[in-house]
Amino acid sequence: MSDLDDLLSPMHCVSHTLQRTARLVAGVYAEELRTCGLGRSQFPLLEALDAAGGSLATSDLARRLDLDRTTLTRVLGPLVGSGLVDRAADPGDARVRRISLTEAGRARLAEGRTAWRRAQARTLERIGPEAWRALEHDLRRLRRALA
Amino acid sequence: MSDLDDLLSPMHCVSHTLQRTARLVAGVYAEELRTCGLGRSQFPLLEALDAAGGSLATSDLARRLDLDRTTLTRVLGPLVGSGLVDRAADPGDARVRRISLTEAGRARLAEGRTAWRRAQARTLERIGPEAWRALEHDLRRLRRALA
DNA sequence: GGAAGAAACGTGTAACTGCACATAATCCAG
DNA sequence: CTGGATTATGTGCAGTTACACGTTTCTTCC
Repeated sequence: MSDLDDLLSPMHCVSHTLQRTARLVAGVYAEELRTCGLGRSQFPLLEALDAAGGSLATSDLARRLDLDRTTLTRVLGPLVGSGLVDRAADPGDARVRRISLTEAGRARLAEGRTAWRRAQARTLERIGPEAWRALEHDLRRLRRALA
Repeated sequence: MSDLDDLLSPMHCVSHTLQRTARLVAGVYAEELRTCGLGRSQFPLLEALDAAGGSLATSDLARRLDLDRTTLTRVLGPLVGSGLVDRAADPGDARVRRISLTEAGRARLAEGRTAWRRAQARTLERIGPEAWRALEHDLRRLRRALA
């Protein structure tokens, strides 16, 4: 398998390739989101909460974002502080904190979406919608393989 | 174009998809590299310097890594401090700092490579070499489109 | 019902990342 | 050759990320 040997050369590093690509893309979204006071880690969080419908335990939310639980705690802090997110005790389990969007959070998310849409449109324009559709599918498969 | 409208739904965010995938993969490499005292941002840096052959200006190195120039400066600090990298004045242009590997740097890079190879092998085993080969190609195209 | 184990969470610490800004050196037009 | 634009670099600050560790609560098994 000289086939595999080739991929074991540092030039083909999976981690670095993904990291640098993510870095490159992130700039566009951060730029747009900054105009409505949302960090690039905050928007996906609000979006995940909205998609979940109601409330989520911290760990569940972290899992849905492929984010370390403790990282999520840090990100959550400012959002709770500014009243966009509510962190309440769970009625049935005192260990669990139930995370949910507040009204203000939903409103901010709506603002964020228009900013986000600009970034996404700019990005898709450059990379091509077809290319992205294929890539997105493959990346999802990759995540599944690692989960 | 309901085709494009679909991709303008937050579920298909290019940035978040790449970010979370990168996060997921990074853990494996960080774990292996930690055993030889290299951070996951340090290894690609040493690798890029080695690939360049001689020395590089800070900005050139940053461009090659798709890394912000000022971020590179921070990463460089500890590496210079521990003698793995040399940051020398350019003979012909007093603005430029020429970055290069030291002997110790080359040695550490060699250690790093065996650790890296374990991570890469573990990752490829999970995601499949074929899948990665295709993905890598598409990600490169994506970066070119954004450059 | 009490102890062992598991689960959920937060914090200390440290690394990675980049924008706004400032500085110094070079280059170019006049 | 001189002054303004450009280029290369570094720092202050803030946001992102996660590992190691400790605490509280729940679950399970005897």
